[in-house]
Amino acid sequence: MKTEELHCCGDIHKRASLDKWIERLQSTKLKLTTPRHVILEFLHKQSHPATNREIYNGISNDCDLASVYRTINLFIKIGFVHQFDFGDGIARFELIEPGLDSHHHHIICNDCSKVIEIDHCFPESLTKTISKHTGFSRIKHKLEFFGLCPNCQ
Amino acid sequence: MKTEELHCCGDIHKRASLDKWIERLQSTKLKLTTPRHVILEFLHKQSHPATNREIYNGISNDCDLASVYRTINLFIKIGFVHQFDFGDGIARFELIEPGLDSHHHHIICNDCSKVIEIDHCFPESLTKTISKHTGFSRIKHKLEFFGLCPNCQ
DNA sequence: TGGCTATTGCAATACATTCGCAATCAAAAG
DNA sequence: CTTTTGATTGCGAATGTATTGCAATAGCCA
Ligand SMILES: [Mn+2]
Ligand SMILES: [Mn+2]
Ligand SMILES: [Zn+2]
Ligand SMILES: [Zn+2]
Repeated sequence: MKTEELHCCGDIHKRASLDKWIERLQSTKLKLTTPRHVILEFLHKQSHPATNREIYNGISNDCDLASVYRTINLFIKIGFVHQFDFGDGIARFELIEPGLDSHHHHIICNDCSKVIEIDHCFPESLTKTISKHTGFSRIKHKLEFFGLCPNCQ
Repeated sequence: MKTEELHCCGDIHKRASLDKWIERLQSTKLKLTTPRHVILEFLHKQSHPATNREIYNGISNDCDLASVYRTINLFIKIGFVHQFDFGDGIARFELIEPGLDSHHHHIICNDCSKVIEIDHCFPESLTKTISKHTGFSRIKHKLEFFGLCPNCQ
């Protein structure tokens, strides 16, 4: 019996190996430091977005909390990490494979905070309609779902 | 020439009169205090979500900032106000007419922060699909759009 | 290996939001 | 109208997340 049996969208988080991510980091001008290495390693293991404090707790002694914040902000800037907002005022972060196919959303249980990845997305056609109606271009969206998970209903 | 010419979704914010809102407040056990009155009045005038500080600045001298926070939280609890998140870590609030027809979203310009109301919503059928796939019930969504407004492209 | 510079640790800071508590006031009772 | 009373307020302090200044440190390259 696999521990993955509860996963619902296994393909979403298909990721390159950790080594691949480290290569990617080294292919920039940025230094491969211990904080960057351990944070990359930590994020690579996660299956859901993690807060800066969760990251810090998961790697403790290897890096200061302020450096977790700085490193995550850096990873966002170079496109390694996406930020998600689950409505509690605490930012959450996920390592995201380059390319649009890994864009996805989440559903969060209002009771127990269980998170499941969702591969359904806001329809492209509706986005085009919104673009026509508003005149906005380069439209992106932030979308998360909330409800009661099977265990909490 | 009307000043409303730039509005794109005029129907979304059709609202009861301020007096109606005050009646609604009085029909609860809650006291009609000056802070509650002026905040209701301020929110009633707005066409976009406002931050607690914007509310405070818009009514200054009539109410303490802490009481703005408390009043807004109260209004959320009794269903008068909805909270929106534009991704900058500052909560925004809008007076929302009871009933599902006033549920809506926004598009925010990444450059100048211009906000336009959007009446398109995440499709109900897809929500049902997500419910089947995940087992979650009572699913709600948070959805906001971001892009470049006509003036900023 | 040594030097240059990016990066880090640490503490201080910024900022949104909440809380404790005494003073106040809206609403009900007399 | 006056009194009573508990909800509500103002004020300051506290909380929690996130950022920043700066001296010390440590990758990376010559
Ligand atoms: Mn995810
Ligand atoms: Mn709105
Ligand atoms: Zn999407
Ligand atoms: Zn919607």
